[in-house]
Amino acid sequence: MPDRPPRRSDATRTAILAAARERFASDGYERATIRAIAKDARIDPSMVMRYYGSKEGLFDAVLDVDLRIPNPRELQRQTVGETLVSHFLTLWEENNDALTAMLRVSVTNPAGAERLQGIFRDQILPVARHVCPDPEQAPARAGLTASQVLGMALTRYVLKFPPVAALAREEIVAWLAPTLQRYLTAPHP
Amino acid sequence: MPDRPPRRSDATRTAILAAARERFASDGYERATIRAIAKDARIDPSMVMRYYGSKEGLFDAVLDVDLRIPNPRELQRQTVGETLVSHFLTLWEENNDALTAMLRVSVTNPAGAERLQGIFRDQILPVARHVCPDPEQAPARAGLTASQVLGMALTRYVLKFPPVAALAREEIVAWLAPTLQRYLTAPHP
DNA sequence: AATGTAGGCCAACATCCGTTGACAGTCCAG
DNA sequence: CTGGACTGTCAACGGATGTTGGCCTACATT
Repeated sequence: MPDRPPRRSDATRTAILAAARERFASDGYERATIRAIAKDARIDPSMVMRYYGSKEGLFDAVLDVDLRIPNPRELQRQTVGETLVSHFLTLWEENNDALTAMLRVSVTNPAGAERLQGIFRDQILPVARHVCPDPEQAPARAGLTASQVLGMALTRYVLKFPPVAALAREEIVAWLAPTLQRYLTAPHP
Repeated sequence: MPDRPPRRSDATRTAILAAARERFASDGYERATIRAIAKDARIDPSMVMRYYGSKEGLFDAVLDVDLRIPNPRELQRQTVGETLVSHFLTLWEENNDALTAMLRVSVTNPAGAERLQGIFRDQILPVARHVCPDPEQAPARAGLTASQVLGMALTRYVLKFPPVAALAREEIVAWLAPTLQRYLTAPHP
């Protein structure tokens, strides 16, 4: 896309987006009202409509994060588990609000669910195809991997179970890496 | 509680409850409107209020499921992983709508999240305390276990990722049992 | 048969939501 | 200096939602 000239309203745009990220992340799609977001951003609700078209357009803008999918070719088959856990933890810490919002909304909104499914189809499935023994098992193995990764995200960042939220990053890597390694590369039990 | 005499309205009550379970499970708390639930049950919205007091009261009634927590004393330390996976799969299959509703709502509604947290505190934590090597590590180990169990429930029953939803029950047990076994009993990595 | 009570429906209320359009100030190009 | 585009506010609309109270009917008890 072409570089757009800087506009006088850019500050307002980003203020809206920041407020929307927080509201969607903490309240979910339905409870995050445009009026509340506008109040947080200290502007009128109608501005949200002008700049993002609709509530759904605003939500789309919130979800527009760069996932920096790791290139499967660069993965070592021996360390794929650790690499994946580490990648996703970093990703989540850097885009906490946006990803929490996506997970929170996906659980209620079918469109969000499809989006999340697309992400994992594009992220984990290629990795599974590249490292797992039998290509036919790749979808199942990718699914198991997703279940553990999303389960960690759910309990740590959304539900905030105290013992899980309190875990140090290295501890999570140490515990989950062998799990993902087994799901992706161990022989079918 | 004392046995209440059967009432002429019992059929209506259960019809409302059944419709509510389905709606809450498939739409979440906000989108499951009392009007829609009443329409499914073929009665007037005001009846819901009469019998369950409010939308929240109705939701509470939906969540009132018997979890049949396994007695930690009867668990074999060697097979606790398999026992747990099997228990939760059965539980979820028998109360699919109610548990899906709880998970779906917990992600948006703080009260639901607390309820879910309470369940895992009462279900998994005692088990962890009983089987894990160092009692101090019990909360963290229980949390990791919860992350995998809830992650499976999320991807299989809520998001319905095709490869995960297609897995056979025995396959899930075979894949997850070693994971839980390690989270609960293996030495700290 | 008379009467009280519980079951059920209907219409309405108050509130909140996303969204729209008219209007006023501000900046910049000509 | 002037016109037009941009930024922002205000008030309102149409619709949906949870909830309430009044009213009619049917049953059970006396």
